[in-house]
Amino acid sequence: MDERKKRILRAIVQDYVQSAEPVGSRTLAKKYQLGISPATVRNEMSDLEEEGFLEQPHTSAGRIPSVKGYRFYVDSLQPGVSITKQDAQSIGDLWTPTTDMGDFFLEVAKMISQISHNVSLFLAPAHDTSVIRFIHVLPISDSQAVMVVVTDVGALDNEPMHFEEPSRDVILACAAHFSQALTDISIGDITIAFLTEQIQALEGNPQVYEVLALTLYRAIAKRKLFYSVGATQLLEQPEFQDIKKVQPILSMLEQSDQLSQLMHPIKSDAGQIQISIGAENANEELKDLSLIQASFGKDKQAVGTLAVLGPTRMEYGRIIGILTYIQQFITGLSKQQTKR
Amino acid sequence: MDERKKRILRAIVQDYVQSAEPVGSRTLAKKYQLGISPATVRNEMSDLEEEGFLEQPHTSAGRIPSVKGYRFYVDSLQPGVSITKQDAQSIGDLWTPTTDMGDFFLEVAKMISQISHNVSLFLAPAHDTSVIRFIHVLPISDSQAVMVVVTDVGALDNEPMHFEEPSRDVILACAAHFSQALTDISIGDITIAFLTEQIQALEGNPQVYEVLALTLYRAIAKRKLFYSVGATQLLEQPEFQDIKKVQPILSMLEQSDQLSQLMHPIKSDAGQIQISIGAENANEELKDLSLIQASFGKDKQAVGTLAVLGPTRMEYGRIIGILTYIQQFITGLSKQQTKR
DNA sequence: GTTAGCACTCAACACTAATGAGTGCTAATA
DNA sequence: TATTAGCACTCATTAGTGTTGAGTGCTAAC
Repeated sequence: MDERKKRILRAIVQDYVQSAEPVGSRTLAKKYQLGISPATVRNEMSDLEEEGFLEQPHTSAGRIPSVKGYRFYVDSLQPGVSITKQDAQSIGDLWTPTTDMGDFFLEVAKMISQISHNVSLFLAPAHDTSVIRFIHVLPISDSQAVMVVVTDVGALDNEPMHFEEPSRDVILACAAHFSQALTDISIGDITIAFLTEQIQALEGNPQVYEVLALTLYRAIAKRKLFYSVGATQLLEQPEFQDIKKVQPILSMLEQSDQLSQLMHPIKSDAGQIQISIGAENANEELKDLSLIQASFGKDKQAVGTLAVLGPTRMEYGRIIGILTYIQQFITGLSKQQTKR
Repeated sequence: MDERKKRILRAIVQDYVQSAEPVGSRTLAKKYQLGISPATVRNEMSDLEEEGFLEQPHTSAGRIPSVKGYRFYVDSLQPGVSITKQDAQSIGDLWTPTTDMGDFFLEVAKMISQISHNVSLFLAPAHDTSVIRFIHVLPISDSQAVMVVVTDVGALDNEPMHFEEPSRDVILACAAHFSQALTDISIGDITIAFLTEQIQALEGNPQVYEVLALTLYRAIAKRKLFYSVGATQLLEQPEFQDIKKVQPILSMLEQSDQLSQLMHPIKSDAGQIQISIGAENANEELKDLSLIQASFGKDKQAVGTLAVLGPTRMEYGRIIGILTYIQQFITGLSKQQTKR
């Protein structure tokens, strides 16, 4: 593809991203000072359409970028990724030394969503590979207790449990055995079948073990891995003025399981940013949306994956810039901490 | 108001709730076999409008109930509140003896939202009155630990913390003092100022106490009190086909703080069901919506408040029926358990 | 007090230009 | 040979214009 075609395609993508209206030859030639007449632009556009970079909503309309067009833009035409001072500032402001990482990401997600009118998604690192360090049972009353599961990367949420008969001593003794049996087991390996097998081998009150096993299972199932922020921002986008178009997307966002699977496959090569545009997403519902995702690590440990979901007509450069900046920011934090 | 007017008003509300179209005199006379001619119905409707029970979208349209009309219907015209077998069944199916109360409410909320195309809201009881039983610190590594706060009604979520220097023994000793100092303090009384004061009086490493205090404060601030389910269901409602109308509502649902305040004022007189219709809600955003809320208790202890939010044109009877049924259901559970 | 009859209102719908942004093609031009 | 001016053509969008039909209010008769 020659230089002129590239310039035209770049201009079309940028104009369309900004205006959401199909771009015509006259506007293009004038606004972007291409130094050629609209007629020439038309010829070039016709070529670009033939090659699949552009699409025409109907005969007498301007052109809009196709998925292939966006892809080419993102891969080859993008001006150097940078971040505006304002955006950087907004992010910096969200961080104070006492901020919890999770909260920080929530705030960042909110911010991105707001400034870009897209949805932000966050996926905590899959704990499946994390390993049980120990399991602690804290009695609250004669019949109640709380289970705390500590793994190598932190702790799962508390899970309450309820015992019928046995004394506190019996329960604590069983809990100790239980904990020992499961130490160093990775979370991903824990199934009902596995637990059943394990507790059969243990000495003590089987009923207590059953409660313990069920509680552990509940605790694992429960940990919250995923959230999405700013779904309503999509309603600001001109392409989603029609309820029929937004509805399935919003419904999907409510059922987080589907979406979190989309993000799951990322192998956290921190520094990498993955972009899937429109139909490139396997999921049919996402055919008009693009997903940009980045994974973050601190002290060589995954902190999570942040993604931005919006219409294919998206400010790729800006979002990529912001995500890259956050990656550097977190790496920076990590270094700072080790230095101290 | 005479009997005939009541019958007419009741018919109008029921028809409008079902069809979402203004109700005309002819339809009314025919469909509800009032035994009088459309002309007479018109006269009565005219009276009802004058008295403020009905409204007319425009001159040549049928009538729709006003807020006052709905209010009168709910208070005086409602046929005996009952629940269909199907609805009761659906609820019963969600409960198994091992179900966690919180999960149960989440499932119930989902169900109600789905069958009624409204939003369900859930507010966990304010823990402000609950009292700290003890605080346990579990060391994970030399620099990390997890705090578990146990109250009289259960436990707050774990909160991780990070220490710089002191040894495990020092930390545990401090934690023990800290726990003792705060035992029997109610959650609502804990402020930064209060904590600062408390830890100053304690012997040991002040830095450790500071971390402990901050962590406790985080844990308290974090507990999730409120969620809403099924926001997208509103998009099914004919009155919300226009993006402009839904958008502010959906945004509001995303910012849960505002809404949870609306629900807060309920003093859990279990058995009572509160209904606020349209403009009766103080909040301007809710002028086209009605809120039906019910509080639940088990073993004389509040379990939470469930609410249904939807257009004023709402199946009041059905929702009230369902909520009443759930109240009975939970009371039933509670009795069953004490018997055992 | 009730009802039939009739004139009137008004949203919704279908139909018909008129407009204008945009294209593709052709022939002239540098 | 690449570029461009010119022109016919397309088609979504908008405004304007009946037409329809559901519904009302009023009056006079029952």
